[in-house]
Amino acid sequence: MAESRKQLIVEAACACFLRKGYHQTGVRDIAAEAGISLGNLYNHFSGKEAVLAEIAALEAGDLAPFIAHLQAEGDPAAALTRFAGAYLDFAGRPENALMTLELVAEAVRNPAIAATFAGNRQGLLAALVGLLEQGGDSGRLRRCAFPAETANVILDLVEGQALRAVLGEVAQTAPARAELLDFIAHALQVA
Amino acid sequence: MAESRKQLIVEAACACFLRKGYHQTGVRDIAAEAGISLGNLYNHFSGKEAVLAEIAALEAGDLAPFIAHLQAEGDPAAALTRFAGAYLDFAGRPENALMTLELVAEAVRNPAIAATFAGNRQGLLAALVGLLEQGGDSGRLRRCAFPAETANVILDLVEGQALRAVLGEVAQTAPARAELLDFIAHALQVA
Amino acid sequence: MAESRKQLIVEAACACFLRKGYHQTGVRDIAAEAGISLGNLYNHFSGKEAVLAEIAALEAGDLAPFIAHLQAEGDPAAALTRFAGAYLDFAGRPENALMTLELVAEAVRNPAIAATFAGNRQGLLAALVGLLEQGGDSGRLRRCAFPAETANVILDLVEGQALRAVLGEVAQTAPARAELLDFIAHALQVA
Amino acid sequence: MAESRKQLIVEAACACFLRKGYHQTGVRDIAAEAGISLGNLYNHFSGKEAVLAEIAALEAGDLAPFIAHLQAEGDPAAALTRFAGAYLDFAGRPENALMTLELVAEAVRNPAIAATFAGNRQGLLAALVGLLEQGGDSGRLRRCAFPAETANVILDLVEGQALRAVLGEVAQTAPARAELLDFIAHALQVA
DNA sequence: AATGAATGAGTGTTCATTCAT
DNA sequence: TATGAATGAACACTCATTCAT
Repeated sequence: MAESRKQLIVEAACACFLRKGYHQTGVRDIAAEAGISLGNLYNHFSGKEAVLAEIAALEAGDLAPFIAHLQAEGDPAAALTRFAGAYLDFAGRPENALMTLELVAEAVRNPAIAATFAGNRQGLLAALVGLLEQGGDSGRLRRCAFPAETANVILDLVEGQALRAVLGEVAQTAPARAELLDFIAHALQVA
Repeated sequence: MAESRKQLIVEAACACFLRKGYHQTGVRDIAAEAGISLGNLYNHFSGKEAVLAEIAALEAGDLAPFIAHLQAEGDPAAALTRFAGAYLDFAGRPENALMTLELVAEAVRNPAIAATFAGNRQGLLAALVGLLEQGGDSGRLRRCAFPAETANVILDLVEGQALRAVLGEVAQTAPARAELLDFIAHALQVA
Repeated sequence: MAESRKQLIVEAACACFLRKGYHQTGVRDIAAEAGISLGNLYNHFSGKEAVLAEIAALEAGDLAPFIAHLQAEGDPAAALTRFAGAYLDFAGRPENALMTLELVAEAVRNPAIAATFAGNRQGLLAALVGLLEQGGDSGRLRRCAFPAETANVILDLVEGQALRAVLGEVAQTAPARAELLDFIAHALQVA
Repeated sequence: MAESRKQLIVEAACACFLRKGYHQTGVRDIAAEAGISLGNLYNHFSGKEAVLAEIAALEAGDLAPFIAHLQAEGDPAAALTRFAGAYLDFAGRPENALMTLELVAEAVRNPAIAATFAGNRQGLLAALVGLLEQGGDSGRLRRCAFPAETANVILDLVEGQALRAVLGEVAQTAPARAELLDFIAHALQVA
């Protein structure tokens, strides 16, 4: 019940933030979108910022499947390509790409958001590092000197293309997607 | 003279935007930082958004040296690595990384900013594509199916790490930098 | 039971009003201080104003002992000095001085509070007038032309110094107290 | 010019504070009363509190004549009575009595107001102490052990009656006034 | 080119109170 | 009696922009 109320507000806020941006969205916009009164919003959240923080926190749940994916058995190289493709699909959905951008921009000056955001990414990163190391150990992937940084680089690649796709800088998605996966594969393949 | 006034305002605005963010900065803040009166700012810019647009436009100038760099003669593989390193240095400076983030976030809902921003990147991209094709032709770099996308991917990589460095997600910069350049080198080296 | 609930709320309200002032105190503050729910407060009082009215009404009880004191037998001059001292002790307690100030300020625009407040004072005043007249009749005190006004003046004196003591405008209390009692004694002594 | 704008706002604020009380007055009320826009008020004052602070500061000017009065030559006893009467006339004007009450109530929790208020009173107090000491030296007034406290007591008396007159607790003003002056005279006359 | 007073819509937030449970 | 979600008007204050000087 109470949970559903918060969820309702969070979903309304997401819609608003995506449509107008965090700073351009008023608390009134969120309340109206949620169909509740302005004052009532404050019975569920301490303020506008708390709503954004909740959104950031909820991202962790969305990332969990990918982490599970990365930890599954199988050929590391194939797993890496599969992950990159799946994560690209996820991150490339406009609502995800734009909300991530909104959160990163806010994280710059909001330590709470930054911490939540970093925490979310950390889980994904750790799983990816695990895969890279396993791949290096088994000789199926090039051994990286700094797997942690390589993992970050892979996420950057995927998220970067995802964002560009949404911003309209990438015309045809299919070739771009193929090129990206190819790039990663070549970068990590054994010589 | 008039130009120097505009420049003064632009610099003040940059300082404000970096310190507080675009939306959190008031026109009053910019005028105060520039040491001019509020009303006078409107004699030089049509409004707050025009100041940001000018900042976006001025970025083109900063990118020109890198374009020249990319077009210079020499071994494409070495040129690519050199470019990546130099561009990482540039993009990794806090003022550049944060301003780029600010501009990207604004570009999402501001077509004028988006167009300027895309134009700036296009120059860099074209030069990078030229290098990739030249490398492919000469057999010094792996031939990519879609060089345009590969070029984008390289810029994403560099800019992504640059941003992470500023956000504090990258502890030691030197190994991260090495890993990044290595990643690019492996991704594009001939098999 | 019900009475104790009201009392609990009144005490919580007093604490809040003294700490933050009447207008700066929210009904939520009172409920929280009382440890009850917001809605439940309205089962016991019709609103915030009614709580203040109750506080004003309860002041009458605090004043009763002084009235009794004034009506006791004995030398009027000594009784007057004794009363002034005792009343100064009472009125000088921070909670009393500040609550009186809060009530007076509110009484200006709230007839109900004004009436209650005046009623409380009236009892004290009448007793004091009785003492002055008795003192005048017996020749132990100077006969005043308008004992009612003189009584008011005496109360003003005591309450004024009490308030000043709380506001920190009176450094040492003991000499101030002596001076005040002396002042009253001289003003009313037979020539 | 600018001064007249501030003055206009101060006068509007006075009218509002007297009519509705400080906390019940909104900044919009003040702006409307002054006939200016809401935002413009903030070009002249940093906020609502600053307006009240200015009002408190301006009180000093109103008190100056009384200080001059007290420092004039002549019989101390007569001067004292004359001062008390004149100050009673001043303090008894509704706008003065009510604004003083408003300021005292606010001073309890606002150190800035408290300091200004105390400063204003200090000037009056010092002059009054001077008169009492001069009266004591010349044998025209009873010598007080603590003239500073006696001076406070006299001001309390006058201000107390002034406030009561405004609150309607004093029916006929003339006898009350006479009684008050008589009270002071007796309290300080030589035995 | 320069000033800063002027505007009023807009901001996030708190308010006293009601009401279904 | 008790709860706390719900309401929307009210709050002090900031905003980008205009304009007379």
